[in-house]
Amino acid sequence: MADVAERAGVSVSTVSRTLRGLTTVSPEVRARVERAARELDFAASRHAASLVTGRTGNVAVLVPTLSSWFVGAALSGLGLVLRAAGLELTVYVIPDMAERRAFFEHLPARRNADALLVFSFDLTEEETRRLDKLGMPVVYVSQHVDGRPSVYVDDVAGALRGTRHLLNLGHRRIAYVQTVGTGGFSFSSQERLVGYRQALTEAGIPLDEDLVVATPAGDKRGAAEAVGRLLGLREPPTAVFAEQDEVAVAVIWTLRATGIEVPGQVSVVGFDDQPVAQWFDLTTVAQSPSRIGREAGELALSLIDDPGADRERHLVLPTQVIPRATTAPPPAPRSAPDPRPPSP
Amino acid sequence: MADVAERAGVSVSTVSRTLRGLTTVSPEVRARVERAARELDFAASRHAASLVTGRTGNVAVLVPTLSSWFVGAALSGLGLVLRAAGLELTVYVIPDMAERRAFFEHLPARRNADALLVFSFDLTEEETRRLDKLGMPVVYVSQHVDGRPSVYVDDVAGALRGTRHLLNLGHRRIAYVQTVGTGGFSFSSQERLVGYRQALTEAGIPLDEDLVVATPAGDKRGAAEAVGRLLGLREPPTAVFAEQDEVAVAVIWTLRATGIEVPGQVSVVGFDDQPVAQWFDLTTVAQSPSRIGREAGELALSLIDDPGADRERHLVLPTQVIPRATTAPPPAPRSAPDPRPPSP
DNA sequence: GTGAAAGCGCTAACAT
DNA sequence: ATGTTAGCGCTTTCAC
Repeated sequence: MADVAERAGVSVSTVSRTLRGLTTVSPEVRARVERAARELDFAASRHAASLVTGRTGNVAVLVPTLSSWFVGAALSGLGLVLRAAGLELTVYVIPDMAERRAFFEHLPARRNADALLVFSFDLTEEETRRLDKLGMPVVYVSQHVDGRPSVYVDDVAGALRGTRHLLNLGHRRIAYVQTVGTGGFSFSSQERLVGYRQALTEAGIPLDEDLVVATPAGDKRGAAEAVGRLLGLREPPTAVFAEQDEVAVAVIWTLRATGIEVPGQVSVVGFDDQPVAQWFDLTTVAQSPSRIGREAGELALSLIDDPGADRERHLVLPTQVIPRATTAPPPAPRSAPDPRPPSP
Repeated sequence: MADVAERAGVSVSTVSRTLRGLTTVSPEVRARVERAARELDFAASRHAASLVTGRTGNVAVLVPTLSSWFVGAALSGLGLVLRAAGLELTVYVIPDMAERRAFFEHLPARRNADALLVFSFDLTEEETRRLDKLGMPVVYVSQHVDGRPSVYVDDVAGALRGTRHLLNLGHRRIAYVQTVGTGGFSFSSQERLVGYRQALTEAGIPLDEDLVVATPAGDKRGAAEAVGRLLGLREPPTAVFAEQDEVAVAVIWTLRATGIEVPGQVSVVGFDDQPVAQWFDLTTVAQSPSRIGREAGELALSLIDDPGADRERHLVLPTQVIPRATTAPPPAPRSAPDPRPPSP
């Protein structure tokens, strides 16, 4: 910066003021400085600036993975907002418990970001308290944490309405396929199960725990076992609500491989509206992770500007049922329990 | 840090030395300092440190998107390596031309990272030269740039062997479906086309430009049009080599929706081995983006330590043909051209 | 509107 | 083995 100052024949203060766009610089001097900066190919060091301003110009995010449709889209949306505000994005990927412990032990983001966004983790009380002491705004994304700013989709309402769609078609035996061990997304998982149960209850259908099965996400083998358990019931389901599109697709694949028609014999509803849902013409409950990312970004920005405001703000985003080609009325007025009814 | 020093009854230098794990600290003092630091919940500011060391402790990556299997997996792999080395990851997402221009105009990474990894962009000469002047190691990922360190998969060989697999099954009319406008991945696209042509040439099959069609990635509508063009040929293909799994899946979907059996009447090969390839039992050419990310990270680290070394190192990673259920010998000794042969 | 000078929180000589 | 001191490159008073 001293070089630029010398070349422009002004002081470093003036260069600083000019480059930050402050108004108190005469047009003539401004032009000289800008030319000098361009000629010297100069860019100010954020680090030196942050040392004195206390701002880092950086937002940190904590994510369980980057190989996920949800996280990818959410971070893209977030990136958009941050870039517009001149902030950069530091990503901490915490794939396992060891890394997670290390992160909360050292809190490497501590003085190196202006805000932290925590994605999809089911945090312990202690971890949350640790983040409270971080000295920067923390926004919880895709989860709700009492008394802290959170942004998430209304999973309960989404699952409720997705299940209602099946009920409205006439289904009475509706299974729920949930995922396990997906490293950090258990929060939405539980909420969606709640919505599913709520829909059945309001329709006066007793809950049958045999209809709730689990599978590892995106695993064809696991999905096959889960579907197998459902098909082996005395009264198998005529519809399946899957916690995510990936699971829905695996279920459909398994059913069709067995010669069971979707939606002819079994209807399937997913959750997410990932690209794969389009390929399969999957009826699903759509959410917009990119919007979540944007909203979380805006919230973080406002918290950076005014740490007092909105401390407890919870932003609940809507979902939308998208009817496509994997749902239809159940095959026939149910007769005797028979897992393989005669084809039409 | 001064607080910690006071509390431990030592100088700031000693605190600094202790916290950085230097050896020249007596065990007794070290213990005192560490306790004080823990009690005060102290973490050193990277920014202040970087100001004097010249190192930022930060690696920047430039990616066209985060909503992509390839990028997500590659960054996960990269993150692993960086974390192990105590470095952080700053992500610049450049989704469009305006953002791209802005990035190269200001080069915000300039003094704020120790190295830059550029993913999958088809850079202009000028952009490359601009990066040369960045004053930090730049590693090109998923593309080759002459005279600069690059890490990429052998797309040509992959497509060559994938196409050979079809040839070996007896196919002679093999189409190539490429993607367009996917914002930055055109590099691999071109290379794979080269491999496809090479395979046909070495098998003595003349190239037929009618068999090379394009579609927007992951778009069912576009894929339908591309497939339509192929089915409308006087002599339609018996096999399709798709540039990516997503396209392969869209092609399969379209074919099956039309009543054309895969692989009974048309074989399909993809490229990537994404999760979706498993759901569809898709024969594909596998690559490992997570390995690419790791290798690129290692290369960047070595370049940071010794900017002179390996300046021109090109790391070419292998691919692997994975035969699954979407390839089979062509239907029959070809008779009269008929897009819809009678079903068996 | 512009310049001079005092730090921000660290690390790296240099002393001791 | 530990302390002292001089900056790193900026921003921000405070003068003018």
